[in-house]
Amino acid sequence: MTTLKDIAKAAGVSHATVSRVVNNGPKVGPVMREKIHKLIKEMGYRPNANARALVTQKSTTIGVVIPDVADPFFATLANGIDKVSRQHNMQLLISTGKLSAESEREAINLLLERRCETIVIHSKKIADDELIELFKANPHFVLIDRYIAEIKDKCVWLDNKEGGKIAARHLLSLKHRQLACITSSYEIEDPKLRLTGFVEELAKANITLDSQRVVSAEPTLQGGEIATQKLLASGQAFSAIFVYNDAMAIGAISTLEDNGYSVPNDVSIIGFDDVLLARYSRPKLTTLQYPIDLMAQNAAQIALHIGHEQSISIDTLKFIPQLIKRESTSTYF
Amino acid sequence: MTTLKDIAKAAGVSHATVSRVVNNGPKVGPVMREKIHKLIKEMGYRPNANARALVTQKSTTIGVVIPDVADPFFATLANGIDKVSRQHNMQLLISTGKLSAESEREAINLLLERRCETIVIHSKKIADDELIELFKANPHFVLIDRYIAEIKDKCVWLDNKEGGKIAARHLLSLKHRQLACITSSYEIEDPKLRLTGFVEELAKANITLDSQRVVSAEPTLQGGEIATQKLLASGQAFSAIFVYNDAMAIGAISTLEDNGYSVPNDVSIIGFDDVLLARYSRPKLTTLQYPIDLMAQNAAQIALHIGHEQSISIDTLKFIPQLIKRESTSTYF
DNA sequence: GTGAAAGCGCTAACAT
DNA sequence: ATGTTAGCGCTTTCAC
Repeated sequence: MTTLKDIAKAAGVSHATVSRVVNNGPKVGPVMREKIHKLIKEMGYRPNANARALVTQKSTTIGVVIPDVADPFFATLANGIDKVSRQHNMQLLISTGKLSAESEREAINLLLERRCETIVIHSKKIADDELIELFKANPHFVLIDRYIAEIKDKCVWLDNKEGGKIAARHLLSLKHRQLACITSSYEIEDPKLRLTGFVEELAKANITLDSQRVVSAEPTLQGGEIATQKLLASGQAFSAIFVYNDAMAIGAISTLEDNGYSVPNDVSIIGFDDVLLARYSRPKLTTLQYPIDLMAQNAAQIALHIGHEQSISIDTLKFIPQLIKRESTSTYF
Repeated sequence: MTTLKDIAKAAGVSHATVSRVVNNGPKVGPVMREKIHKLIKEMGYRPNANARALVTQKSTTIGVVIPDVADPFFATLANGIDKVSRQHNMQLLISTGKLSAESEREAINLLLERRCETIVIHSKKIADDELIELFKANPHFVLIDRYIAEIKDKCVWLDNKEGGKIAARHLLSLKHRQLACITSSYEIEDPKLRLTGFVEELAKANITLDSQRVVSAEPTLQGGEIATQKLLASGQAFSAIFVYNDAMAIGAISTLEDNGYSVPNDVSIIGFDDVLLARYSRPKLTTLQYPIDLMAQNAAQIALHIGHEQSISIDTLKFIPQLIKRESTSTYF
């Protein structure tokens, strides 16, 4: 690869001069500047980002830790970060940490070795304490989809509990009284919080959700099918189901219809996330919108600005899911 | 950040020795090795990947150029590359090149500046000639989803034309004779190739597809709806539609049913790609499988191995879409 | 088994 | 307006 020195030699100047024109620095004569530009083009010179990062002590890379690139939810998250990154001439370095503390740690470490000081982390498995320590040491870290009080000014999060409440209120307003819940079997906080919110709100209406009516499975389409089969097999009666996410909800609809139940005529279904799928499904899915794209953009902005002028108001860090009423829920008769 | 020198000072040795233990090099006494390991842990040392890349002249990064991270198709592509990358201890650097020659070029350049010699490129807009030149200069580049004869050993591609033929054969075998086609308005080769294959195969059965029966729109759900409306408005009769992709196909089904046509009873629909959506649409979508995950893994493998031992057989680089028969097509009566 | 020294490609302070 | 120099953090010969 062509280097600064090569260009310098060809131009008959020192490499410092070439560096100046590459960086649009001052103190270079217009003639020389022109000549060097020409040479750079001819010889196909590209600055070495590694060398640059080494000497300037800053990288033009923003790191992202997510469990999986293929999952539409995380893909959207990454895309949100990408959008604001390119505005700041930063590039995305994705490090996948498959839902285990060990691999999340590993993913962060790899990013740290790359010296990308700016990192947006989606971590569900690393313990609070460890994360707190990590964030104290790295001022440009931002945590997304998780709230830890001690570092709350670095957390961009969704109020899952409130989401559960909103779902409950919606179903109650449609006169449903026999409710069921399909939740995720993953050992993370989100399903618990959503369920808690749901149950609390039902309690206000004097409805208790007995444990027989709560089934769990993997948070996937297949998981939704399996969970629904379990629910059906249990013989419980229900007119509406609050489902952990859209993928499971669509699996649930599929199984329900295969068993002769019509959605929403016989059973109302409400999902969570509002992924693309929700709009494409038939019936179109009523769900709670998880504004992950917006949240990711927000997180990136905070990560890039922290330490700079702006002070961020905590209010902008907490997001509330919004009810998207479509076709999968209807009034109970 | 702690550096090699810091560790060296603390251990009372030269930084060369520390470097040796970090890299598991030979010629270090077991006592010293142990002591240094301890120090590394205590002081939280992480090697600087930039410095390393600079001196070794190789990066541990694999670059990916795709138009968009959020699109499920490209997310799956990226994920395929990620899978094999981590097996080789390489990390994903994603550079998004939004379907314009200029931004594709820019994306590649950014990767080049990072000195990631290994790059998998999805480019639809840069001209053949330019790509050929680029690939000659960079032996570790791999082109995905596009075939250029001059660099055919670097192309991992899908036979789109054959896909069109398979679709035609399927529809013909179901006795359909009045065919229509919904294609993409994007100025790339894929839609043309699919259409060409489709038309050629019909011609063998002495069926011509007049231009009135071919409508185009954006390759999205909404595009599918719009295209279908156009088709309906044209007053043409048809019993089956070959649709550019699954998203459009689902839009088409939606519009068809809204207009009182049942799928597949009145109209058969065949899509392309076999995205997750296809399995969960109602009716479940008959489609042509685009094995992008496999193709991406393949591409990554080739990119990482080229110049090494294995010589790749060209046969493994061409993929044929596979017919996935589901519920959206049926025999014409 | 360990150290000294050179150098990867670049930026930036200091000369001239 | 341009050159000289030092050094970022590391690997890697070559000496000892």
